[in-house]
Amino acid sequence: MTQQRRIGRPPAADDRDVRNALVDAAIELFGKSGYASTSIQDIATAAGVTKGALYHYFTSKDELLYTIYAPELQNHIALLLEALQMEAPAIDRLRKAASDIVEISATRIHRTAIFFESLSQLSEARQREIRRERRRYHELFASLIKDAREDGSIRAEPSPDIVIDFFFGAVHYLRTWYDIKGPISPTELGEIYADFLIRGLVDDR
Amino acid sequence: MTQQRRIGRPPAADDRDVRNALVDAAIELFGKSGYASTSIQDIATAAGVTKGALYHYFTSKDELLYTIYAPELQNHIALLLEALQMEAPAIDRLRKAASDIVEISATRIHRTAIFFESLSQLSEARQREIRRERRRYHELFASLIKDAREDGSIRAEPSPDIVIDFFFGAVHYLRTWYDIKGPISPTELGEIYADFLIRGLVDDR
Amino acid sequence: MTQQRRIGRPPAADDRDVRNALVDAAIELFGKSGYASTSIQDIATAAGVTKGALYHYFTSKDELLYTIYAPELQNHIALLLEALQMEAPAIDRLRKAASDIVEISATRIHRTAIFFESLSQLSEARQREIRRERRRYHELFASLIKDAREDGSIRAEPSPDIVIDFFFGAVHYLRTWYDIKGPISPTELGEIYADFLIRGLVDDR
Amino acid sequence: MTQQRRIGRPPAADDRDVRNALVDAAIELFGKSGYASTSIQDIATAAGVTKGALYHYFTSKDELLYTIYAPELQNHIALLLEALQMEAPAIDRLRKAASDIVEISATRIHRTAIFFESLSQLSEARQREIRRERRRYHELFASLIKDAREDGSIRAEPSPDIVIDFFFGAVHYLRTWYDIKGPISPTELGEIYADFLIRGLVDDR
DNA sequence: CATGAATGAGGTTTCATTCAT
DNA sequence: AATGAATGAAACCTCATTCAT
Repeated sequence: MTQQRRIGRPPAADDRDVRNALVDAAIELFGKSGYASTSIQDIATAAGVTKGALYHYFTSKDELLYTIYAPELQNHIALLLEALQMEAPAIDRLRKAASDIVEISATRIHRTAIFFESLSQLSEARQREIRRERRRYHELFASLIKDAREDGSIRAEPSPDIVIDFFFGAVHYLRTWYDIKGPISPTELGEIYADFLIRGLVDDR
Repeated sequence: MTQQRRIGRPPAADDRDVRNALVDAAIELFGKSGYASTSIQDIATAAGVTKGALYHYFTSKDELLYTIYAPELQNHIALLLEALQMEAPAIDRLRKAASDIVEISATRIHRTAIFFESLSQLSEARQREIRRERRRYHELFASLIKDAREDGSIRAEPSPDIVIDFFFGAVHYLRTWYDIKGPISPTELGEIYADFLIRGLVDDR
Repeated sequence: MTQQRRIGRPPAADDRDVRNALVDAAIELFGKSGYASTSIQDIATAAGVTKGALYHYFTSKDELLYTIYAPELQNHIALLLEALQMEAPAIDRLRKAASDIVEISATRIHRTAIFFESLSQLSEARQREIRRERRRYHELFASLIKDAREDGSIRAEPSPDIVIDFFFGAVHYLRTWYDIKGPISPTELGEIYADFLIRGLVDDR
Repeated sequence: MTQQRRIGRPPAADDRDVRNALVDAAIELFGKSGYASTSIQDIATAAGVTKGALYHYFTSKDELLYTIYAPELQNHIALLLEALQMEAPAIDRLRKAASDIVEISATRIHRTAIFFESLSQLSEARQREIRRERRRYHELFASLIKDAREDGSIRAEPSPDIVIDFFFGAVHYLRTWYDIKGPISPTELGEIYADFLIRGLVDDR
């Protein structure tokens, strides 16, 4: 009943930052296989520690996801605000915002996958919080489109919502095919995608 | 009031359509929650039968997924072949192919979600088979783009692969926002998206 | 990823009622070691099945506890109501109620232990329900004491609440020492305890 | 504003009383929630230190329990010996012993809970030791009853063992309802309980 | 003296699957 | 054709304990 246990912290182990190793492993695995299909054990193993160590740093699988998720959204918002505040014609600001989000999404491909796929896995409370921020992002982006529309540089159709859903679908999809080691750099891809977006929006003749 | 007793096979009701009920339930649940997050029990309950019944019709969860998955891909290919064989300028065939895939994806939104998300859940053998077919679809679509390019109706850049990945990202993403009961019909959406694609491809000036 | 499993229901097994076996095992183990110290595995093993079987019958450990707990309280209340409705002087009804609860508690010693010890382990909702019923029991018992007091057969002190807590402490404690195979039968013990109670209550001289 | 840096030992504050803080926290938590349901982490947190600190003072959870448990039993025995050695009629010594144990149990309610509930959680060796001491307590108490019986001041039935189990059940149960901030002081309660005991024992006529 | 990292065992629960009926 | 019982693996998580610092 009161049995002696001879376990505990092992004599040493290498020093590297275990927390970071866990986050990195989680990003890769959640990104590649999805949240639901990745087990805590998978992550711990990939990070070279035991499950117990993971729970030393994160109180739940959900919290680990949130730790990855939340700053990503903040990055996107910060990047968008930068573009918004540029001194340039509306259409150029829009182009910048579009190429930036593609560039960062291609660069951080696993995080991008997690970002688009795993929202529903968060706790209700955290989902609400994230949705609020996502809506804010969406509205900021929509305002860019409206600005460009008002100065006549792009056409009036379709609605900003559809444009955004169209474009962000393409961004989201990067995770399925884009390879950073391939011939196209994230920056180039950003330009190609932004170009595609703008061409789709400008009035022909 | 002598009550009829029915032993053995339960009351009947829908009778033979248990299989269909199971497939419908699976489509909805896989589509909404994802394959990994949907349990066999969820599906059986939604279809109003027991797990045992499900295993009477399908040998595994994987097979149920495949049953949903495979014909969808065949539909897509058939639709694409139709567009390819149209008697019309390349650019019109391309436009048709694009609007068709959007229309069908918006109409069958849960299947679309499954189609894009659940490939990796199939058995290795089935994945290989599906990937082969998907590649075929991709190449057929690419050939449409090349045709339009050759007759000079669209510009030479970017590569067909990128165009396809861009566009199909947008299609895939429909599952996250499109509501068939909303103001835009699948057909209208098909036109909007196809228009966007073509505008992105035609040479400016 | 989609790995074949070769497990499931075993070829036969003996027919006896597994659900009852599980409940019996749980009663014994919860009663002897307490709810917190008894694992689901312990119960399943004692019942000769696997954990999975247990979860086929009960959705949680909490529900298993409740399944044991709730009817016990109902038994106690029914027994008490019987005594209350007897045609006899108040003091005799009180004596009967007291000896009955001792008798049943001694007979069902593990359930008694669970009854007194495990309330706090139930879910909040179930605790509220049980507490309401327990309070009802307490008040019915108190009314017996008041009746006897009003006809002058017992003294006015101490308050019924204290008397009840005093006496039920003794009942509760049976689980720590009473052995049904020992020299004292539950019925005899009921008489001894009831006698003790009544003597403590009657006016001296 | 050169800020003092304190490396190593934290700021001090209570300083040496960490051990006491741990014991106090453990008493409260074991008493309220039970040994099995209280974690080492709970105790450390309640005491405002880390688990490591706890293990600095106690080699195991079991030892912490024993540290609380053992002196309590010694207190009880000491108190009982005092009553035994009083110069007074046997029945008065019995009454004193009874009211004393009630008073101390009501005063130290969490310890009382631990005392009666957690014996089985100790290691085998310690259980043996405690059981020996408990038996000694029991026999001393029984001798008091026998003394009173021999001088004819109480009746011959029931056996001292049953009387003790009856009475100590009531004492044990205090933990479930007694509130030291309520209207009854421990001393008053001691008198009420002792009175109840003696009344139950004296010969009627 | 005390912390914080880490462990391995074991806890509750879920789940795809099997099979007698 | 369909049920319901049962399985074993694996999921998430808790926890007492150890040890370098």
